[in-house]
Amino acid sequence: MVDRREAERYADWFKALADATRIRIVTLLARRGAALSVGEIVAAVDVGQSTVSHHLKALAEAGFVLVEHEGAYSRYRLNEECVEAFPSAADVVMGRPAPVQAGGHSGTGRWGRPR
Amino acid sequence: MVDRREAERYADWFKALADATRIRIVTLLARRGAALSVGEIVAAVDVGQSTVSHHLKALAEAGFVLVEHEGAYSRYRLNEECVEAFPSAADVVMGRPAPVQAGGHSGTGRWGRPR
DNA sequence: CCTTGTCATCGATTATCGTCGATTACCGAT
DNA sequence: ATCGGTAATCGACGATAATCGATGACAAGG
Repeated sequence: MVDRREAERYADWFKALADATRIRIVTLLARRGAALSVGEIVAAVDVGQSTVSHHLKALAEAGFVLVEHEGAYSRYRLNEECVEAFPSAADVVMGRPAPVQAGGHSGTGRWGRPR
Repeated sequence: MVDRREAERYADWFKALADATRIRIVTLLARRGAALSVGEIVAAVDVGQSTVSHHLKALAEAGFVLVEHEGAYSRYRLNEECVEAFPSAADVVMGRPAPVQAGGHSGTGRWGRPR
């Protein structure tokens, strides 16, 4: 079995996606393949601006999205590292060996530092 | 982007694993590769029996584990269908096409009916 | 400087969730 | 029928989280 600390790391990642609005935000960013402003995201999901900002902060802390500030705008985009790493985490939880990624820097990094 | 209903389905699956104790239970069942009684699981995690029972119910409703009642015992085991299906769900959320499983019955089934 | 637009933060509300202890239900054996 | 072991349910408590509205912070233009 996985120890307590590692289990909490996985739980934090799944917790960040344990909400329909967050799932929609992540898939939106994934399918656009580009950085989107908060306003564009608000227009795509059916919750208020402050709520979207709250979710984006949580997703950023979990490492799923990256921010860049351009003038008055904040552009969020999917962290490409987690596109491979997150399904691999799902593999590990399901008892499957995490597949070694081809050219990747495997090992310590996970995909950016949570928290 | 994924629609509201589909996002809630994914969120339900991730929600079931958004807890360290649940992660530990699932990885325990995965690595043992066999059905375990509630007592054995309680002995492996550091929470009470009623809490474990509560978690097992949630995991069963999400489709991650299966139950079989043998006399006074209840044996829980990992639902093998979700070993492939869950990481595929992670792929979809990350914008990657879900890999077609080799000999599998792909299509409608998901992996057992949630709820 | 003032206004407009963009986003983050704050406070409050409401709902959900993890955990526990106690109780209940069920099985098997004495 | 009673008893000991196993597991599910119940009720309560505290913590966490999603959402909203309002406010605050900051940039760009007039």
